[in-house]
This record gives sequence, C-alpha cells and structure tokens, in this order.
Amino acid sequence: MSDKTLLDKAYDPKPVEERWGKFWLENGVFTADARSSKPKFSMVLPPPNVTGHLHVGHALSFTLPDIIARWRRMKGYNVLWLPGMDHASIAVHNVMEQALAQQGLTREELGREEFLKRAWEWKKKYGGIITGQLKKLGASLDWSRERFTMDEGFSRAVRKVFVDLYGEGLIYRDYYLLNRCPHCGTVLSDIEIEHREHQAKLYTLRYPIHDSSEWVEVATTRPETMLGDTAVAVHPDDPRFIRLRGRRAVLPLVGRLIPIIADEKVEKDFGTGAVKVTPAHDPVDFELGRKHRLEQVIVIDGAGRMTEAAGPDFQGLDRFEAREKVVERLREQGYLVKVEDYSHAVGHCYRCKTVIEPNLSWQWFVRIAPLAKEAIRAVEDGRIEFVPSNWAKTYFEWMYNIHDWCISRQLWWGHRIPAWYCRECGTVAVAMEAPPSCPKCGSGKLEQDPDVLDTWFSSALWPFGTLGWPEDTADLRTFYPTDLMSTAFDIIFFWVARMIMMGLKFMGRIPFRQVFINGLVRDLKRRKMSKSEGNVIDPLEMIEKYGTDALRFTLAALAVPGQDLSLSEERMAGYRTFANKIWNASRFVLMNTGPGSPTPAGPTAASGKPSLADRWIRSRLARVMEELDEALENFRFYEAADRIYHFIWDEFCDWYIELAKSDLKAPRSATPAVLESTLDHILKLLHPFMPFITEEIWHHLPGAGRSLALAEFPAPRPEWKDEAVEAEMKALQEIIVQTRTIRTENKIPPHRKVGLWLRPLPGADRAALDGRQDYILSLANLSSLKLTDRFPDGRPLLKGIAAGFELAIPQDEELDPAQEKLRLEKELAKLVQEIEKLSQRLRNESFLERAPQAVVEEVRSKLQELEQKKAKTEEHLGQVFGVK
RNA sequence: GGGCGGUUAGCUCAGCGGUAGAGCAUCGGUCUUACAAACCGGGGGUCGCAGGUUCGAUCCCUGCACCGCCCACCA
Repeated sequence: MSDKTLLDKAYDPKPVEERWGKFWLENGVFTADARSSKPKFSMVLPPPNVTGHLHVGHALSFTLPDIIARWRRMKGYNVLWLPGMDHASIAVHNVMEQALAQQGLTREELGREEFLKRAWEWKKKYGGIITGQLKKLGASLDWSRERFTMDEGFSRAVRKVFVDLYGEGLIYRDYYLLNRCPHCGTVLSDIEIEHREHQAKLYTLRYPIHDSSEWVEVATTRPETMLGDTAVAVHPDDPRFIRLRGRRAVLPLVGRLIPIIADEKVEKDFGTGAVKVTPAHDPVDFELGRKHRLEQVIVIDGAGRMTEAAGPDFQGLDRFEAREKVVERLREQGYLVKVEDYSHAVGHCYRCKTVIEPNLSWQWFVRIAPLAKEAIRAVEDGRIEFVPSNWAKTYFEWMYNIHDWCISRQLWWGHRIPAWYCRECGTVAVAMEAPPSCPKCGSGKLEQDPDVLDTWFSSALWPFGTLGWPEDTADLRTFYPTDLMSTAFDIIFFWVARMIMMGLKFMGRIPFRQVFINGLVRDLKRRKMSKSEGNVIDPLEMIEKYGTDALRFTLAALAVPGQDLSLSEERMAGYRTFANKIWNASRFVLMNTGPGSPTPAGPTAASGKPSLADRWIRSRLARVMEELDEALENFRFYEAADRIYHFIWDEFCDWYIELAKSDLKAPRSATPAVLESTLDHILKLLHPFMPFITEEIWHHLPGAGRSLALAEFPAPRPEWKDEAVEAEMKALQEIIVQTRTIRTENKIPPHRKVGLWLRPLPGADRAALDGRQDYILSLANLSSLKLTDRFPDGRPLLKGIAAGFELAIPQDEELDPAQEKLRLEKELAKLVQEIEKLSQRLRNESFLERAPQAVVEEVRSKLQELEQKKAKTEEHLGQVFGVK
C-alpha cells in the first residue's frame, strides 16, 4: 500500500480513516455473496429514521454489531449486514409540518399530493445524512443491498402482509376509544404513549339526584369531560350508595339525566367512592360504557377542541380553556365541592410530547393474540435467545398482556392502507392493488382509506422484506433467518416483538436467533442524553477530536452486558493514546524488522532460536486469542477490549518490546520474526474494534493482503502456550520490579548503572537461575542494572526478596540508611499483616477440615513463602542497620 | 401499584465464594535511541446499611435505605 516503511511519529486518524473508509466501500469489501459456500452470518441494521442524524446511541448500537460482523467475517463467515432506512412517518410529519408552519402553512392547506411530493424530495435531500455518518463509523455494511421501508419492493411486502392478515381475519376495523395526539393529528398505539407525572388538581363535583334533595359527589382530574358524562358509577358492595341504585343524577350545566350504575371496577376507597362516567373520553369509562350500554357523547374532538355537543358556552374552546371555564361555571352554580392538589401520570405523545386525548374513531387493528402466542413460544423454547437473558422477562411480560394493535394513522407519509370503500354500498375491499370496481355492487365509486400504516407495521417485516420477500430470492434463502439482532431495550416492544410475530407468521421461521440488547448511553451523571438537557455527546465531534477508532474502542470497553454506560470523554482520550501507542509500537517493529533494518525478519530470523521473551509473548498471545473468541462469542465486549488493551500495552509494549531491544542484539535471533508475527496477530485481533488504524499499519507489513477486513482471524494455537516459560518470565518480572522499587525508594537516579547480586533462597531452583544468567543480564539492562557474580564485600547493600531469590544492590556511594530502613520496615509491616491473616485461617480447624485441600495447601505454601521473606527482611534490617 | 437495574479507590466503571481490579486523577522520579498522547515507582477501598447461610461473603439469601429505569384503566 505504501512505500514508506517508517510511519510518522504520531498517529493522525483523519487521513487514515478517510482512505480506508473509501477503500472498503469502493472495493466491495463488505459485499455478501448469496451463493458462497462459506457458512453465513447475517444481520439487518435497525433502520435509522430518515429524519435521523447520528447520535451516540447509534454509535453504540452500530459499533457493537460491527465488531461482531467484522470478527465473523475474518473468521471465515459469509457475512451480510444489511443497511437501510425507515420512512418514520410521524417523525417526518413532525419536521415537515414544523417547516410548513414557519411558512404559515398547514399540511391540509398544502394538500396530500403536494405534501407527499415534498416529503419525497426531502427524503432524497436529507435522508442520506445518517447513512453517510454510519460510513464514518466504519460500519461494515453491505451498501449494495441498501433498502428503504417505502421502496417499491418493500411497499409491496407491506401490502401483502396487510391483505393476507385481513384475509385471515387477523386485521379488522373497529370504532374504538384510542389515544390521539392533537398536535400530530393521529391516533397512537398504547406503547407510543409516555406517562409523565403531573402536578394537577383533583376536583370534587356534586351531582344532584333527580327528584330528590340528595346529591352524589364524584372526583375527577378532567372536569371538562363532565359535559360528556352519561352515568355515575359506584361499587355494588358499597353500602353508602345502596340507596342511590336505580336512581338518576342530573348532570350539572347540561341538565341531562344520567343513570347511577354499579360496577366492580369502581374503587370504593378512592375519592368519594363514586365516579363520573364519560364513555367517549376515558378508556375505563369507555369499557364501562360498552358493558352497560351507555351513550357516548363526544364533547372533545380529535384536535382537542370542544364540540357542538359540549354546548354553546364551550364549543370551539381548547380542552384546557374549557377546563377552566367548566370549573368556573360549576363553582358559580354551587356544584364544585373542593379542589385538591393531586399528582398523577398523564399520557403524552412519544414524538411531540403533547398531552394525548382519548378519542373515538374508526381504526384498523391487528388481532394480536394468535401472533403473540407463537412469538412467546419461540422465546420460551429457546429458538430465540435474548442476551442478556433477563430481557426475555420484559418481553414475556409485555407479550402476555398484549392488546390488539392499532395500525392506522391519520398521516400521509407512509404506506397507505390498501382498503377501498364503496360509496354506493359501503363495502370494504382490501387488495394489493386498487380494484377497478366494487366487488359487491360493481360501482366504480371507490375511495381508498386515507390513512397510512403505523411505521412499526412495516419495520416488523424488515428481516425478510429486505431480503426480497415475497419473492423467493437467493438472498432470502441464504440469509434468512438472520443470526443476530442488535438493538436497544427501548424498542423491544415496538420492534423486536413485532418482528418475531411477523417473521413466524410469514416466513414460518424466527427472524433471528439471538437478540443482543445493548445498554443506554448516559452522561457522567447517569442521565439519559437529550438535546433539551444539553448533555448530548456528539459522536461526530468525538470522532473529530479523538478518531473513530478511539470512539469505537471506548464504546466497546464500556459495553457491559445489561448495563447502561456513562460515556466519558477522558476515557476516550485514553483510547486515543492507545491508538498512538499501537502506532508507535508498530514503528518500532517496522524499524527493526523491515528490509532496511539491521535485523530484518527474513528466513534467517524465522529459523533462529527463540528467546525466553519470544516464547513468552507467543504463549501470552495464544491466551489472548482464546479469550477474545470466548468474550465475543458471549457479547462481552468490555472484556474483549480490556484483554486486548492490556495485552498490547502491558505485555507487548512494556515487557516484550523492551526485552526485544536486547534480544535483537543476539546473533541469529528469532526475535525479529516474532516481533513481526506478533504485531500481525495483534492487528488482526484488534481490527474488529479499531478497523482503521489496524488496516493502515497492516499494509506496512510484508505479506499483507487486499484488506485486513478480509484477512483470517487468528485461530487458537494451544501449542503456543507454555506454562513453564510463563512462570519463569513471571519470576524474572518480579525480580526486575523489585529492583526498580528498591532503586526508586532509595532515590538512585534511573540512569546510574548499578550491580545486582542474586542468590536463590533455600528451596529455590538454582539451576533455573544459572541457565538464565545471560538472560537475567538482559533483563537487568531494563533497569540499568548489571548482574554481578560476586558479592562485593564491605559495601553498603540494598536488599530485597523476589521470586525465590534474595537480591542485593551494592552501592558505590553511601546510602541513606534512614531511607532504606524506612523501606524495609514498611515491607516488614506488610508481611506481618499478611502472615497474621493467613495463620489465622490455618488456626481455624473448620477451615482445615472443610475447605478443599488445594485451598489449604495454597494458604500453607503462601504462608511459608511469606515467613521466609519476613525472616530475610528482618535479617537485612538487623545486618545493615543493627535493628532487631 | 407491579417489575428491573444500581450502590466497590477522588471520578467513571469491571469483578462476584477463597488474601480487592482497570482507566483517569494523585504523589515521587525520568526526554532510557517506538511513543512525554511516553516510561519507572508509590499512595489510596471496613466493596450502601442490618441480619442470615458458609470453614470462609464484596460475591449467595432476607430486610432496609437511597438513586435510576420500565410497565400500570384509582377517576
């Protein structure tokens, strides 16, 4: 890729990201092959709204599956990750109508046709913003298969599903009380309502009993609805109201006589124990009304304005104005008993946050129970697995209590309901295409239902509609069912559950095998990010500042299953540093193994004798490779990230490269080859997390292929693991660290070379040391030490114990006895404390009896070791400073 | 009202039955020829509270407290 063998000194993400992002797309690196013989792994992207722009939630829920996709691809799977966009009817209406309002226009004034024309133009112009941003993130999507929920094929799929369900009686039309958003001008389904706590008032009203001087008190939070009351209800067992049974009340302000009914739904202990019933404006009252065959008087229309039925005093008023006025009138006329502060939950539109208005209208519904039954079973019997598994509980709870789904919306942008009404005979014709005439009376006067379908109705078909259904395509055969659905918990009901129902219904098979639910991204105070709070972290800004790889790695490192994550910029800065670290480690490797270097990693090196460090890093690498697979298999992104991070930084950079510096000096060393191959492995292992920088560096290595994204992910190499080598290395590391500590605490300047004298403690393996003399020497160089064979008499010594060795640093100058004494005493105190803990356990007979032998043994040998150490330390103290 | 999750080092978070970990911050020392966006060393936690189970609990059980979220037809 590049002639340069030496990379720039600091890593600059921008040009690298630009170059490789473009390269991947232009070369079809992520294009799947429906006819491949490789095992397939498929996912569909949760289609972002066309109104969307990338926020950090997207960044998370696209990065995680991308890591999986890239990992699988490198492991030899035929990976399809299919992108697309959702037409998002309500959201689009919101933004477009807002724009219209600025011109003083409403959509009605514009007309349906013109509105749709503009919507399409708008989609064309702005709809691709988020997909462009997705590309920036490095998401390895197959753009050749991009779909849109309103493209022709998909729309056809939507119509077919509607027609088929209708044919089976699973879609029906009903006159029902539903949540309507007065602002958006459409009904909403139950889950599109957000409940928010309101500090409101509870009004107690007094309704006179007809033909009597008595009255009944009722409580309400919505006095304006009293104009539409058609009953008062009490509990059948409530003794207070037995005398009122069968009587009628006179509705104040209106004068209508309304029955007093008894129903068990009424809570005896709430309010006055009697409740006003408004079947046309309250969900409970609506049910009550159907049960008791009460009249429905509509006093508020869908836009939240009072109707003619509300009476001349109120007609045309907004519902909240009407509330004030009704209360005023009631007060004037003595019907208002009291007003109390009252806090309760009020439904709001999930899009525009307007208080919803229950409203009666004709709507289309999906009869959900039969579909839900199958969908429940698919999760129960494990065909579909939720990760983390506790989300299955959320899913079940909703599915068990699921209500029929209202799918019609009074909007224009979307899939128009394929139903035609005959103006002559009133027949409803449901069909894929407009029928030329009424199938019943033959009249040509047919009118299509003006409404469109709930956006989620079409999203529900995403896993198969995007693959070509209802056609029997190669893609559909190869890639359905998909393997993984990765998404956030807030759309389990909206989307996941419905995809499962529709997939089972129309494909006869589950739409995906696993559902991975990622956490929510919160700010540092654990608050949800929202524009109004002003606590939004903009991923694009982060990319600009820290690079995409750093952003991706941060998200992965914070992605603990089942946990929301608090995104911190500091953390991201840390991973930018990590990228730079990798960059520089690679520079080191390339400088020392490249063709121009004094120690090229050619065939000679490959056949050279591996040093201890060579064998050690290989062994450690083998472990990381295993752990990474395991972690990704289980969606433990944070674990994978943490593991690779520490392997690269601590083991590869801080130890191996440092050791390599002296190993490289040995004749016929294998180190250049090991350096190069370890880097190659590191790049591959890290690529799913940090695709850009790894791809860039990889192309500087000999033997790099077309793209690292298509290279083979390192397969497990158990034969590389070497316990003995790791143990030996660990001992040597301990010795080094110990000497460094001694030096630092005695303020020996880092650059001053001092001698190191080593003697195995009784019981330690002397041979292990002897055989490694030269090696220890090179290790010692790490800390400006030189190994001395002979204990130099008569000079001050700094002493320590590490890994079964007694060590001493002879000092050329006078050392500060106070300093050294302090160090040893501190050390001693620590030892005494630990020894006490351990011996306490060993003194406990129950422990000796009941704990596993291995544990007891471990404690014993640890204790022995500590005691030896303690003895030595005391000896040092006594010897050198005369302290006993 | 029902359910779910959280409470571990100054901050953000891992760990979850056998002597407490990371990143950042902090203290001390280094420009050691890949990297000062670095290197070396150190300090810092009675793991929310109270009981229980266990040889042994941060980890399991019960209760409590506080924080966050989801669901819900007490008007």
